[in-house]
Amino acid sequence: MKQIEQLTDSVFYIMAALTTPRHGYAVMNLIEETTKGTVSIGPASMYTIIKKLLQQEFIYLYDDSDSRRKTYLLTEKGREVLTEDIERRKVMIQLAENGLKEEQS
Amino acid sequence: MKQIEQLTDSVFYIMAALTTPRHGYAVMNLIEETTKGTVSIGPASMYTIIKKLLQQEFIYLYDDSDSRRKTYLLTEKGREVLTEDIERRKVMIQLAENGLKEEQS
DNA sequence: GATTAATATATCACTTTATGATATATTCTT
DNA sequence: AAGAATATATCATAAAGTGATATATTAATC
Repeated sequence: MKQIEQLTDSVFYIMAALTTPRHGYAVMNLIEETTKGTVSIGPASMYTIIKKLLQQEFIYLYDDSDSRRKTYLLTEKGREVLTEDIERRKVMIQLAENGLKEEQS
Repeated sequence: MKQIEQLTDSVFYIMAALTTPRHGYAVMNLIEETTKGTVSIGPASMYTIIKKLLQQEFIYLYDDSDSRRKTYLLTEKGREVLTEDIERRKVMIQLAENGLKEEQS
């Protein structure tokens, strides 16, 4: 799959969490909670993805005054990309639901 | 990301297309069309994923009487997995939209 | 105030997933 | 029968994701 900014599920979850300033560990916990444990992103994935999102400027270092926590937040660009990806995902769901409901004789 | 049957975007698109009997090439074209070219899955991804979906029994070989086309269709199990993944995806979108709309002061 | 548990970030080595390029065969068109 | 379109397939590589582990800081408990 290619073209345009296509977010993977993991990246999408993390960006959705970073609509509010949060540090990595909190994001991990939040995802675990909000999905009732069905989705869990471990530290390796978490910090790998954060690093990449910083490079892409989809998030920025919001606060690192605390010696151990680094909080991040979506940039405006990040918000736009996330918004676009929501639309793409709505279309995907629509396609799948239409397919499923057409009873095959 | 782990646990339960989590479909990747590419797999989701392909399974959504196979709610109707179709052959690989047709699936590729359908995805390209329905997403207006924003998403395209090439042959390497297509046939790699089809092979895996067969192994997992999410799809089955529906018809291969035509010497060049092999049509596939979701199994009941495949329909269930797709249905569950739709729900997961709806929740993801909800999370992201809630996050975005809470205006941060 | 030392020890343990919890919080938090980070990386390494490996696996899984995705894909560009390419090959091959069949059918359709002219 | 030559060329274009259709269709499937694989190889070698790249990209993405992750289990295990390491390390440091702070909080809790004794």
